[in-house]
Amino acid sequence: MNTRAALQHAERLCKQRQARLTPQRRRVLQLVIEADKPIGAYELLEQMRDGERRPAPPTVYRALDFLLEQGLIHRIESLHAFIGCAHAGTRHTSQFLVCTDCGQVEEVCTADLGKTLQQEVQRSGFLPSRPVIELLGLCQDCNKRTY
Amino acid sequence: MNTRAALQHAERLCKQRQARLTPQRRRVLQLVIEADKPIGAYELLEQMRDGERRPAPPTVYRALDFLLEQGLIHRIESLHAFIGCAHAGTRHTSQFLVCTDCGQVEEVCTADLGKTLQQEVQRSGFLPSRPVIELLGLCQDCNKRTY
DNA sequence: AAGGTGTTGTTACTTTATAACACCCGGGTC
DNA sequence: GACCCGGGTGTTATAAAGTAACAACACCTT
Ligand SMILES: [Zn+2]
Ligand SMILES: [Zn+2]
Ligand SMILES: [Zn+2]
Ligand SMILES: [Zn+2]
Repeated sequence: MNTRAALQHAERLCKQRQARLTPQRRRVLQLVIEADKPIGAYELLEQMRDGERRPAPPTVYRALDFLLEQGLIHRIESLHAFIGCAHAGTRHTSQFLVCTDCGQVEEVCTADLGKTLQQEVQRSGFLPSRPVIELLGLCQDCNKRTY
Repeated sequence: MNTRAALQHAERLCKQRQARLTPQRRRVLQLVIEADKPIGAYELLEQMRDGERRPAPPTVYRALDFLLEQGLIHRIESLHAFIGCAHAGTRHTSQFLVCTDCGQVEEVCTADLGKTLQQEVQRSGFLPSRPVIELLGLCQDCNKRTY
């Protein structure tokens, strides 16, 4: 999905939910999507720089909080960075394949994995709310390049 | 496993591997184990305080790096904290059930989950090195208490 | 107009983590 | 012993990531 389509999709979703995708929030979303890989909050701030002036951290963190709540982006815990959601608007539990070499991250949804987790969780009485599943390693390209 | 046994186990392992579990590293390991829940680097530093003097951050981070390398502790990414490994010395891929209410964390090893991940990974050509699997939610006790 | 709610701007600060350099100690080598 | 070398430690300073608190504003409702 290209940037334009993703943004339009986001706008539709927010309209449906009566959530306000303000210009500022939209801009942050656009930057995250265009980065096409995990991008940190301070990197976003740099890209939002206007001449001498750079917005203060809360500006971007508030936008990111909104986008996270709306499920338009994900946070990659092991990288302290954010990435556009590949399935915005759908209920999904995703896993992230994080390449430690090139930095690329792929969002995958393995149904079986969700089921297995549910089973484990039911057995132990744990009630999950937010799963964090990240696999650090080498993507196919970087793996090939190693030979 | 109690603290004393865990420390003895750690010493045996390091001896086998010719890794140096120095007094300082041992002390940090002891503090992590005794905490019995995730503990942050700066919290450890406070506990290492000797009168007025508190060690500088690199002191504890270096010890933590060693303990991580030796597989004696785990890092909980979503908490920026560290916890003793419940299966030190064994090859294992573990998942962490993180209670967002009481802060307790349980380390579980679900074999099926490891298999499912391997399958997914093989399909996509991704070569995993470090899995980060954390389930945030409510532990059994806190869940019951909610009613 | 008055009040309420939500968004933004701004300052200051906290928490988490690392770079860089000096020092020391132990083991081998000459 | 003198020398070197490597790993571990102490120390200072700094980077990177995230938040509290308050003021200003915009928009909507009454
Ligand atoms: Zn997603
Ligand atoms: Zn790669
Ligand atoms: Zn473990
Ligand atoms: Zn709990």
